Amino acid sequence: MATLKDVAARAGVSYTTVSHVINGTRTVAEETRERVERAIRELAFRPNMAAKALRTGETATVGVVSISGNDLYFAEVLHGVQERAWNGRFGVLISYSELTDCCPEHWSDGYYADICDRERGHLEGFADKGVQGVIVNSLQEDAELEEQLRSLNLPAVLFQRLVKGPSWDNFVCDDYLGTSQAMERLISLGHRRIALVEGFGFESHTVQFRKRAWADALTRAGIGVDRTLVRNGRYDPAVSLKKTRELLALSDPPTAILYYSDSMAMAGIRAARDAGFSVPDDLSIIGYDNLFTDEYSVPRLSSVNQMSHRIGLEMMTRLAERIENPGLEPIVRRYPQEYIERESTARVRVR
Amino acid sequence: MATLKDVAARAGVSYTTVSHVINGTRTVAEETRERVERAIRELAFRPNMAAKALRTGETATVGVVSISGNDLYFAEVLHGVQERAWNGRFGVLISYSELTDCCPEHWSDGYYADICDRERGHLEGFADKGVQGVIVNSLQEDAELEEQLRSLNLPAVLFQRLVKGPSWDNFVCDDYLGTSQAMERLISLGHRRIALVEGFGFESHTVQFRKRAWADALTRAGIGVDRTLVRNGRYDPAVSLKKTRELLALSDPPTAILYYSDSMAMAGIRAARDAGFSVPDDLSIIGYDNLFTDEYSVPRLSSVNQMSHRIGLEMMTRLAERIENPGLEPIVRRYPQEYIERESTARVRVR
DNA sequence: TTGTATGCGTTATCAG
DNA sequence: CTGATAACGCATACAA
Repeated sequence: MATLKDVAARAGVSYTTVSHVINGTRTVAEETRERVERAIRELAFRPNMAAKALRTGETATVGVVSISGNDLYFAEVLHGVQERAWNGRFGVLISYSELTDCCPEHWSDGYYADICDRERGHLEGFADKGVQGVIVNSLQEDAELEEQLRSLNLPAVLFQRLVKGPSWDNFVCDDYLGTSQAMERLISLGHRRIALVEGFGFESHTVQFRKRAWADALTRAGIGVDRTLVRNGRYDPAVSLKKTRELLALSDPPTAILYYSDSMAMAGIRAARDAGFSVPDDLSIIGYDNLFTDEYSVPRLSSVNQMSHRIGLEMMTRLAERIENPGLEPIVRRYPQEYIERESTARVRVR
Repeated sequence: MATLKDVAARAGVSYTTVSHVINGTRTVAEETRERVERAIRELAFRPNMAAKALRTGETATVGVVSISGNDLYFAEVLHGVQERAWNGRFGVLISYSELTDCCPEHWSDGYYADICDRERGHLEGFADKGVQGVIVNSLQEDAELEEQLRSLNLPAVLFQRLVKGPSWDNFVCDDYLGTSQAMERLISLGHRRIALVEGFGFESHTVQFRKRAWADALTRAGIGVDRTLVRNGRYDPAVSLKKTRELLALSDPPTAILYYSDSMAMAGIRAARDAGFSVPDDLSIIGYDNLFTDEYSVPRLSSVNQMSHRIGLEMMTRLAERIENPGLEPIVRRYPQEYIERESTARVRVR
């Protein structure tokens, strides 16, 4: 690998000059600049980022920690982050805190704790690698998360989390809005027994606001809130399948189910069919995320749109701003959600 | 940030000793080691990776370039890579060569070229960042790809690509096997008009061997090879929907269609239903990748399994070996594929 | 068993 | 307009 010195020797100048030519950091005579640029080309010189990082402290790298790579939802967010990062010449380091072999069927407290441990480890690993900022989809508890972020003292963007702190921002979807829309639609279709199949992450914006919107909508409509209609599907289709089966086996089964992800809803449709329920005639089903597959599934899946790709882009934009200017006031950015109706929802049928 | 010197000062030793304690690279008196370790803890010292990288040339980072983040298939591969990399303390930089906004409906030669340009740019960017190796799911032509890899001179693993070179290995799935199994099954079910909806990447192992297996199976069975039954779905469900519609509108439409991805097959099922075809009664459909969603779709989707997660793990294992020992002989590793039958395939119906 | 000194490839501060 | 030179934080050859 050629270095500044090699280039300088070839161009017959000091390597200071070469550095300045590269960075455009001071005026260089037209003639010398050309000599230097030619030497750079001839030697195929590429600056050594490690040396640069050591000197300036800028690694031009950020880290993204997310739960899993096996749901298209966060994949879309990540794709957005990567696109924007590349424009800013940032590299994106990734890590998933959930292992794929770990079968969530055998969930336990230990499993959950392991995810959090891994998340913490990844954040530390990122810091060690000298990332200039992180984007975090966390599963830790508020207090833990806040403490770790404080000790890391890195610019950060929290995704779907409302935790305040000096060096980070909060980007959340308006889950209350999206769920409210879906619920009101179901209620207007005459549904009164509406079940909820949740994901994990007890302190996440997602879980808190969707559940609240569910309960509020029922209350507003004068319908009692029946907690037995809430099940934890852990964002896992296999678990969702089981929970849906349980719900449908109730003596007074729900006529509609709202899921926290499209893949869980797909499993729900499956479970319903297997149990002899027709969707949407006997059971209305609504997913979450509005993945492109919703257009193709049978029946087409009603869902709630979250603008995942755009959020990814904008989280990275904001992170870059914060890296540029660490003193920025923390902000909370909310994105609207929108209920999208397709074919998996219908008027309740009199039984 | 505390440095070696700070630790040394606090422990009352030279910073050489501190370095040796950290790396376990020479024997240190029990008593001094303890003093040093305490100082490390008290100062919460973390080695500066940039400095380490500058000195040793080891950044402990690898890069993964893939086409898109919007198909679960490669997401599973990536998840495997990340898991294994983390065990080896490697960071994983990612990049997607396809933009999400670019709507493949409006495909053109320029679009394809743009992907390749971006891929090349990402590889260069990785090299600049000092990655110690790359895992590449390439869309470039063989010659171009080989040339770039040679000039980068980095340890690499090519995914789904058979291009030989001094510093890289080839990891491929046995597409010929998987497609052959699927085709033989269809033929044994009495199908004679079997269509193929392909993905892009003309020089990829995927496209070449699946098409060959398709043609060979037909020939072996004494069925003529009708090229009008081959369409390019570009791995995009929207395109697949259109192509399926076209196929079904033929005067002599296929009775079975094999898709290059599960998401394209899902769109195929949709198109079939919309055109009044029942799956599998009027039309058999087979996907590729064996995603977990196949268990839930309606009908359950027959597909070809590729062991994506395991391949991800093992590509990273191999890359680490090659980084450790760059002189390793290049290898070609093949993974078996297996046809998995579910509900989207049936005996051909006499029309 | 421990310490001193050098250099990795940059950027930045001087001085000319 | 240009060039010496120091320093970033670490690993390591060499000395003691």
